[in-house]
Amino acid sequence: MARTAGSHGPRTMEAINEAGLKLIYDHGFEAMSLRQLAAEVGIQVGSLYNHFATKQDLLVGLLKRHMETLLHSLDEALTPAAGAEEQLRAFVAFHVTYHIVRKREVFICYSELRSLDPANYTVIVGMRRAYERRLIAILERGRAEGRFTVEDAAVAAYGILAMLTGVCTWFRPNGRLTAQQVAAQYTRMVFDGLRPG
Amino acid sequence: MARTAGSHGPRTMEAINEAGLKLIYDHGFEAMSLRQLAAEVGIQVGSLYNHFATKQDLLVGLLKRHMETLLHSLDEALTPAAGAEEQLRAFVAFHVTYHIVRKREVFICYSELRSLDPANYTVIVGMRRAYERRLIAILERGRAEGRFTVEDAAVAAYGILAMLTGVCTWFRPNGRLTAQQVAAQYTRMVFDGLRPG
Amino acid sequence: MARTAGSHGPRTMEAINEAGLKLIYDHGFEAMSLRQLAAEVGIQVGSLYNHFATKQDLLVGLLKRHMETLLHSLDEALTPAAGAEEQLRAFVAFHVTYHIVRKREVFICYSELRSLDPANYTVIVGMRRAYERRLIAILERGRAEGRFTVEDAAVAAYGILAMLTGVCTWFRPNGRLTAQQVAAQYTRMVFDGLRPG
Amino acid sequence: MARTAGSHGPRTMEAINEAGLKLIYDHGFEAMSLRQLAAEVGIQVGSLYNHFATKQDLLVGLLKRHMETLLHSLDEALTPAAGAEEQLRAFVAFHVTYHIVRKREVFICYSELRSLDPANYTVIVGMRRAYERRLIAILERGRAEGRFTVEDAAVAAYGILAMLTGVCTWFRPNGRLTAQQVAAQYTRMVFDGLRPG
DNA sequence: CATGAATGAGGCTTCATTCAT
DNA sequence: GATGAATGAAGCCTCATTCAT
Repeated sequence: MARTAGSHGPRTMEAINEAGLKLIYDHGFEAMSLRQLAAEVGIQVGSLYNHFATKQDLLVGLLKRHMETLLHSLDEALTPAAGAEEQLRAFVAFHVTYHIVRKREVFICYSELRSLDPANYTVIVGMRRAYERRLIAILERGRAEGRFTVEDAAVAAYGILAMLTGVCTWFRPNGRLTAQQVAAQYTRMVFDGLRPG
Repeated sequence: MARTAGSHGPRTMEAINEAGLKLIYDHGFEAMSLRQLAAEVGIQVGSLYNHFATKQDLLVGLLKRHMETLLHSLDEALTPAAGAEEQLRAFVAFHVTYHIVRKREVFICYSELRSLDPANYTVIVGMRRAYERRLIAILERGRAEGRFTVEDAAVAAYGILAMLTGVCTWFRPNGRLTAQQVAAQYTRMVFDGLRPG
Repeated sequence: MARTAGSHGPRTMEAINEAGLKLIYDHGFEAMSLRQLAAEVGIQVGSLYNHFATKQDLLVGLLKRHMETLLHSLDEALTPAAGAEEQLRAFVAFHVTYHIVRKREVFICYSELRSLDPANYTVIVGMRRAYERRLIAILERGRAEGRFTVEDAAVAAYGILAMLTGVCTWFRPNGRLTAQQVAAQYTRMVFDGLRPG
Repeated sequence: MARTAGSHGPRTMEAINEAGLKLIYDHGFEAMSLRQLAAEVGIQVGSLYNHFATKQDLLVGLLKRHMETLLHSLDEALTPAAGAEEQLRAFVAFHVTYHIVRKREVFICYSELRSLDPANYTVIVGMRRAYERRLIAILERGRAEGRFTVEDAAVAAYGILAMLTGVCTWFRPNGRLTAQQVAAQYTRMVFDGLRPG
């Protein structure tokens, strides 16, 4: 994994981000050290500070980049869909596949919120709320249209999100099921629960 | 020179467990220090070692105790139930309320698995699997009895568990809904999804 | 090695001395801990303080007891000898065999002098000097009688003592040579060096 | 915040080695602390770790360096000598003077063997054996040439080495005798013992 | 006389960060 | 932009010792 010594410029920053993602995912932000990061990248510890100001900034950078991509990709996935039901279907498919592909970003974005200092916490949690609100809005629209039965839209949304997000905990790329199959099964569960068709 | 009047033997151990639970929940196991723990308990750092051998043992002790109680309580909650449907209903109600009440134990039992060294990891994950298998068995029985439609019982179980467990992330005791209301809504969602009744 | 728990009285002190000797010999006084000692004896750390006042006292006790026995035994061994040559022969034999049998006491009495606090250091070194003076006196008498050629009696004594004491570093009870054979060879070397007979 | 003007790179390492040698000699390896070492060198404790990886490595480094120099110097001292007798004379002179000059290195190389972990122990003891074998070889050659009377060459070598090495225990540079005088007296004792000429 | 829990100091080591070169 | 050596704080853990029970 270690890059060749003497690598320069933006490629170093990329390597730092990739190695940082891996290390934070594997050990947790607090438990991972800049020594490990430097070793993985193939530079000395001190050199890292040419690329970020502080360990906290490394984390925030990763999380912010992730959330921006996530929100942007969701908008792209939802745009073509018209009705609430169709939108929900699109949402589930998008969320499952995205969370399978960006497993590590997603995980640290949940687990390392508590490592953020207050100002950064506010920013990232705000972005996450924006994402949740997309789903809540869909549910509320579906209820208004008489298509969904939802007692509390937020609670339902949290439940659905938790279920879908859980995927990145246990899904294995070469396991029994494909991402599509998982998405399909969860779509059915979201719409119909366990009730026999 | 000697210890302060109060806090003898087992009472100290209890205080350590309670404070440890709180600190691990709040900051994460790696980020929490024995200095903090000792301060919270009101003893010197070194004195902690009269009650556990290593920081790792503190964590394992908490997790093991939690998992034992969880498994035992589940068995008690399921015993009276007969059919698969009834059992599932009991499972959901039990899981939601238990996870609301023991919010912190549950959370660290998910989030700190990676802080366990290999031997301890095996033990705790084994106990967690036993818990999951209870639900999988219920789903399979319900499918066999023609009461549930389930493509993959394990995937369904993981989805349900994730949804229900998510509760301990956002639930606030004095919030909009009571634990019973949440349990009721999630029971409906598990059985019927969003499909209008 | 651990004694049965609950042992009482002077037998405990004996066990402490024996275990202490072993541990100090194996690890050094600073490196050995009272926890190890207590474990070896089969009691709790705190209980040790019913038998000595301080770790330092344990060491001093061992060294003092050793030096007293050594001096007393030497006197017994030398008494019957008359002439300087005969006395030297007796000294060498005594020193070699004693140092082979009490290997550990002898070793720590050399190596742990620096662990003694000033007052105790003075006492123990004084006793050691007394032992050395016995040999110096023999050498001086032998020179006066014209039987030994010695430039500086103290330097010669130190050399002889070092040579003989070295035995406890490499001698193995079941090795190539018996203690008697070693004593014989060293006696010859002391008297004649390497000069062919 | 940054370091004080002086003391760069290799100069710091030299200072650490010198101070380490002194402290280990004075207090023993286990009893000496890195706090003391850092204070002696004039840097922070943590900074020591820019120069060695563990306390153990500091010790091994010192001992290895010493043994290499010792072996190399011995070879230089012996080279010009031809016969066994002449070689033995050179050996004694070399050993006594070297051990007087490098008193501290020699001492810790004997006394701290037990502080080495198994791998390092093997290495250092191996080097010491090589040194001893030089003397054993000389004795055996002398015996073969009919010039020395030696019952067991190894035992004789250990005795001679112990006698000569003892010098670094009691020799004082400004004492009664010069290093040359000591070497001369010991040479005579090795060859002729106490037998009057 | 033994126990177990406490103290407070100190052990080695790692950390994020700084900065002259 | 990279290096290597520095800082100072903090990490976990062990120590000898004390003392109520």
